[in-house]
Amino acid sequence: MVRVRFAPSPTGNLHIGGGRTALFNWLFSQSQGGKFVLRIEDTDKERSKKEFVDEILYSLQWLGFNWDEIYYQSQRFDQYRMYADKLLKSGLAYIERSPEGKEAIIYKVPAQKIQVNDLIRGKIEFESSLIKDQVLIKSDGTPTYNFACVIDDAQMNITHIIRGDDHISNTPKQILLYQALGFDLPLFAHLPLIMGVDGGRLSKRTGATAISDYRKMGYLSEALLNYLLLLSWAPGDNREIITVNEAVKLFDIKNVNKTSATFDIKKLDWINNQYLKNADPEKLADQLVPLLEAKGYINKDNFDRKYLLDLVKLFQARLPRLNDFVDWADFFFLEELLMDETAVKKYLGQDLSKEFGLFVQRLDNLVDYSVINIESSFRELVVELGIEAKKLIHPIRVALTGKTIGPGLFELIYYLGKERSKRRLLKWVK
RNA sequence: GACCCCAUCGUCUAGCCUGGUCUAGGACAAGAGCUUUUCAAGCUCUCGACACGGGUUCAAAUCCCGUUGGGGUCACCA
Repeated sequence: MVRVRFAPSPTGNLHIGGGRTALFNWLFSQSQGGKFVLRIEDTDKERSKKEFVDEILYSLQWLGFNWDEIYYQSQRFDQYRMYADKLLKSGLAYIERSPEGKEAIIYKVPAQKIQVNDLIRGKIEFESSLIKDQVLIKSDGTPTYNFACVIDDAQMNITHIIRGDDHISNTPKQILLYQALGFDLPLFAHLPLIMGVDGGRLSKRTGATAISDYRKMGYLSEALLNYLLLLSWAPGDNREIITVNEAVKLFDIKNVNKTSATFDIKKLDWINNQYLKNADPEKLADQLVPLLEAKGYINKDNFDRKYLLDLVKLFQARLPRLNDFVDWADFFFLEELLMDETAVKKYLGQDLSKEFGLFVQRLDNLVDYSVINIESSFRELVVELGIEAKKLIHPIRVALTGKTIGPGLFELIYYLGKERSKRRLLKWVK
């Protein structure tokens, strides 16, 4: 039975790298019909925070990873102590007293060659004489990372340890402990790291790092997962859009790349748009409601949901991030438009009183106010005036929305409604 | 610095294991154009890479060695 674990430390939010590690662990466990164990590594009492635990759990759920078991290292201190004593008794560890009289338990590292057979990288060799003696239990009584990690992985019967590249150098230290304690060795797989655009580690300097930041920016979890998937693995048939569930069927850990990848938000935007255009408008509307309410655009207890759904459908194919809807569609909610000044200068600098006036008249005369009728009445007007359609379309768009870009004009006029459209156009009629 | 990992377009990658089908394929980005209406959507096209040097071989992006470059780790942090 395959058992993997994801072991975050609650000293911060779940970040992109952590989410990616969780993804590959989850993917592997699903593809093998195994179990996905979550272990909270909260041995550092100073830095570990309950709020981070909550945040991590929430983000994992948002990504869609459900764990089969969950453990907290802070509740297992007796285990670490017990095994440390065992090593002490067998003479493989010794006690070191600090000047203040506090005792730490140290593992005496034997000189030997250590070989790791990494599932992704192949053989990696280390010389343990280069590793200094390892602290097992710190003088404050808490276990060190490598020690707690080994005991937990062994006791929780973890079969495959899938983690970031940055742990490669911990691996020989841990293997030594497995041997000292007589535990069976798990299999290791080290994932390449995700880098920031500056080539270094992904940091806040080079962009958002927390999974929750991406959620708040309006990325769909499916899109983020799809992107993360592509960062070190490929389905192999030039496919870019693939859900995690489809990936489960094709996934083989041997095909994971060895090279570190740069996080490119432009591609994430593109993938997000791909998902957005096929997303259920109902779900998008649900996510939009709190954002629109925060802007004061709607009252969540009293708004026209059917209308919002229409607007979502109008925009969803062109949004890179769901949250862009709030700004891009603001003119549907604002009475006082936010005008793009350069657009006003460019398209409304001339007097269009006659043209706008005539169009308002035509809109007014429409008995059936439909997209088709709006368009044909506009086309007729343009022919009558003997001008190019676009000479009038752009100014009208700016007058109605304050912007030069957006959905098709006639749909805009339809969804804006006759009265609002007339009012906005009349503002420019002298 | 020591140890370890890595090396295909600007970015993500396919190909590498099992050398020839690779004048290296796709996607994002960028640039150009099309779309009797914008673009941030759609369509078309263009630009653009096997880090370098040695080997092995009839043949190397693919195998081996070295160099260079990048990254990671060297805590009583995880």
